Amino acid sequence: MRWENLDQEPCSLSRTLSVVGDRWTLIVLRDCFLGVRRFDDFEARLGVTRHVLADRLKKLVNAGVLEKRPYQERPRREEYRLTEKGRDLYPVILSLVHWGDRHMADEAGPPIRHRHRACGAYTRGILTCAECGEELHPHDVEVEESPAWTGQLLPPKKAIDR
Amino acid sequence: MRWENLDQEPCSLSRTLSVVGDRWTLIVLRDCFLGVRRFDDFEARLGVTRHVLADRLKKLVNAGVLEKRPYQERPRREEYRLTEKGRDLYPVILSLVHWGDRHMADEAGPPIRHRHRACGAYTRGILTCAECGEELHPHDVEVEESPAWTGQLLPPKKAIDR
DNA sequence: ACAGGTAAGTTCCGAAACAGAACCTAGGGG
DNA sequence: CCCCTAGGTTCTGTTTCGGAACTTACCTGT
Repeated sequence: MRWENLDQEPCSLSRTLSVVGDRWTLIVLRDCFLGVRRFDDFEARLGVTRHVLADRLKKLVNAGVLEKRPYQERPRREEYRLTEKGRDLYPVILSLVHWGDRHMADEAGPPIRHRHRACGAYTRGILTCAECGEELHPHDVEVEESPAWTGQLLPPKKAIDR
Repeated sequence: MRWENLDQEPCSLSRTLSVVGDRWTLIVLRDCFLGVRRFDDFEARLGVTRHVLADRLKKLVNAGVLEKRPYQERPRREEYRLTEKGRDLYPVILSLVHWGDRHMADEAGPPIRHRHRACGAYTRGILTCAECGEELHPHDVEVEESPAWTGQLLPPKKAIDR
């Protein structure tokens, strides 16, 4: 399979990665959540080449994750802002950050702390069940085909049974 | 900057992506959480070339996310299993899946449902504050440099202020 | 009028990564 | 002896990436 067909797969994870699974894309989005909006600011902070940055921004705009908005005319300049679809990626970003905090930090510890305004505490995000509020762990969650897709998905059962 | 130096960056997200930010790596991990353990099963389900699959599995083992375990001798065969470090990526996977369910599904809806054994409901994971239990949104979270890193991080302030 | 600066890209080239297919290794089964 | 299985490695051509220079369309100062 080629990477460019990933958005056709019957798998929400593959489809998500067809948008944000490229090299640099999630790092661009990290900076969006930090308030960066302009081309040259992205470039200065990211260390990515202008070529790749232009490509990633264009793809994110086409995917509806960012939108381009003029902030001045003559000369026309535009900035990039998260759409609601983009802001919905926040749990993804925060989960990735938290894993890095826990498993990839060096002696100095994680570089960034997150304070939750509502309760005032330094916090981390945890994944909880939208129905009962308990924390979700892999073995508490049973995966099943949704009825509309029955029989069209590749079952991993052979692998699980043995 | 080159992609290979990403694990040195003072940013937990970059460091996480140095492990799982490659093309295909998160899709390999999706299958790990579905119970797939063997080389040929990954290949059949993923549609990735054997070359790339071998490379990703090796990198994940080196990163401590998967471990290789013999399941028979003569001929020796080994399977890949998630370590605890790997299982800690569950929130990342589930957040990506949920975003795809919401924003990338077609008319048939999302292909997979998740049932939470503890409460019996079909559920989704939401990101909540580990301290107060409220759902976390981008604007409720204030980012600050941790004391050990003060002054060593690139501030996005110029971008935020204007 | 002209030099230099700014913001947001685009173009060009060599290096690295990827896709597809064939090949290899160490055994087992008929 | 031939074919099969599991888990890879090698080979070849196409894409994508990294680094640097160039472009466009204005603005500012002299």
